Amino acid sequence: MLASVNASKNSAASLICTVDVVLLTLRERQLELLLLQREREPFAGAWALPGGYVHPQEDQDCEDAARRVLQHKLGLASPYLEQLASFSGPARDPRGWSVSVAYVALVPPPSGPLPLGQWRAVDRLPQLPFDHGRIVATALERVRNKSQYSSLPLHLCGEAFTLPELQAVYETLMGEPINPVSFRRKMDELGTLEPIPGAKRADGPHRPAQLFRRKAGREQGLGLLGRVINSG
Amino acid sequence: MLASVNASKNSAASLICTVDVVLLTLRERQLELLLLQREREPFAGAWALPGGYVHPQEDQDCEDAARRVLQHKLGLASPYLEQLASFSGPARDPRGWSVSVAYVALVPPPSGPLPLGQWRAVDRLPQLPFDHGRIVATALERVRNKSQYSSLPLHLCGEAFTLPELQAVYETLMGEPINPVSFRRKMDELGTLEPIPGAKRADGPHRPAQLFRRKAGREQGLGLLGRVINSG
DNA sequence: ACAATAGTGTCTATTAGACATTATGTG
DNA sequence: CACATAATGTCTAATAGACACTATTGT
Repeated sequence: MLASVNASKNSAASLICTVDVVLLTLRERQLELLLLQREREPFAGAWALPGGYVHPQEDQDCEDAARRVLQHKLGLASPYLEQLASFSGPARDPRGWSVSVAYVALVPPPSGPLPLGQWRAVDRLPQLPFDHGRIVATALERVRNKSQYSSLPLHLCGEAFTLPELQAVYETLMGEPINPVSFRRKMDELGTLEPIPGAKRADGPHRPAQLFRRKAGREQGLGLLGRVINSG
Repeated sequence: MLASVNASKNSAASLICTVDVVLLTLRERQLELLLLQREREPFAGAWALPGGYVHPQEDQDCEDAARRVLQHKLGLASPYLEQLASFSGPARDPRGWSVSVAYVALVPPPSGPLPLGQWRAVDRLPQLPFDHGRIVATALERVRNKSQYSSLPLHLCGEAFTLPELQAVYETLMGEPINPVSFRRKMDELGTLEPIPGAKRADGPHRPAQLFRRKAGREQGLGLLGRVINSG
């Protein structure tokens, strides 16, 4: 095509373009991320972020490539996915100068164990190949920061959840306890949640909690707060 | 090299990788961005964002490429620069499937007119080629949002500035008036500014304002606020 | 009935905005 | 000295946190 003609003379010809996904979930008050064992060189056998080459023939854009990776390698259909940042340079991949467009994906705690891959607590990760350590650090910073003023953590919950459960999610992400009265006020302010009529969840010998869900039409995207959620 | 061998069989061989920079400044309470007239096809002659191919031989990463573009095409040495996002797909560039890593750069209002390029008010832009319109929209959203809780707007001011001047910058970015008492409290809270002893600036028949500068060691990076700046 | 957590009402503390007052330059 | 804007003090309003109290389940 046209591309190679112009590109080659500008030294843009041989350059690797990949996507990497930091897939996060939250189980038992622990943030976990999914690692896959690499099948090929470089770093064959090492545990790394799910990722792969962009396929210009089939992908409409890099996000598409990230979704394809999640679908084909993990069977995940439509998780929450947002672009994180791009990482580039001559040394991050031993195959040569590369650009990786990194994404963050959030899923509710999987019921069964995934066929492939391994969930690892984010604060007990092995050494990661490439610059995946840096990508993960950037992702955690983003997710923790965005938890302060948005409904992002909702995407770590299933369809239905109680407010105490959701508060625990926020607390885990922010690393600090939240005042429950204030938390309820904030969730109300978000305007994203509605109680499921009649549905409650009990998890012990005490009053059961009201179940909530995202309001219709607010499943995607994020609700935003005018002010941050304060700890305390 | 190694790259092309592995890359080609994964259909990652012919893919265009560029950087684009949304270079912003603020003059007379107007946010302006720099457009360059394209010298080559595609869209030769059109006004577009400064940008260019990534040069794997010389660039250490995409940020480096963006700095090179600013330096070579505009003579800008070390403006504030942050990665915005990547834009990709088969149709955004007629040469073929492409990834552009976009950056936002902020500079104080240039004293002389730049030799090349044209400053345009961001709310009166021409139709832009490629997906530059979308990139600009994303950049403006980012800059406006970050102005609410960080010292980002400082990078649109020169070395020395008064608090009323800085407040005007914030107000232009946020599009709303700010309470001056509250603004001073916030700037104090940022901890990034210090008064320049004895230096004042008068711009009329009235009390002159104290000049401030960034504290030593805080020229780079951003100060962050615990809460947003409210309008009013 | 009791234990335990859900959920609410309300008081106090903190933070933000309004407004008055003082400060300090120019014409 | 009048005027205009800078800068600050202080009162009021809005928002957040603490804490007590009521609600509702399982055992």
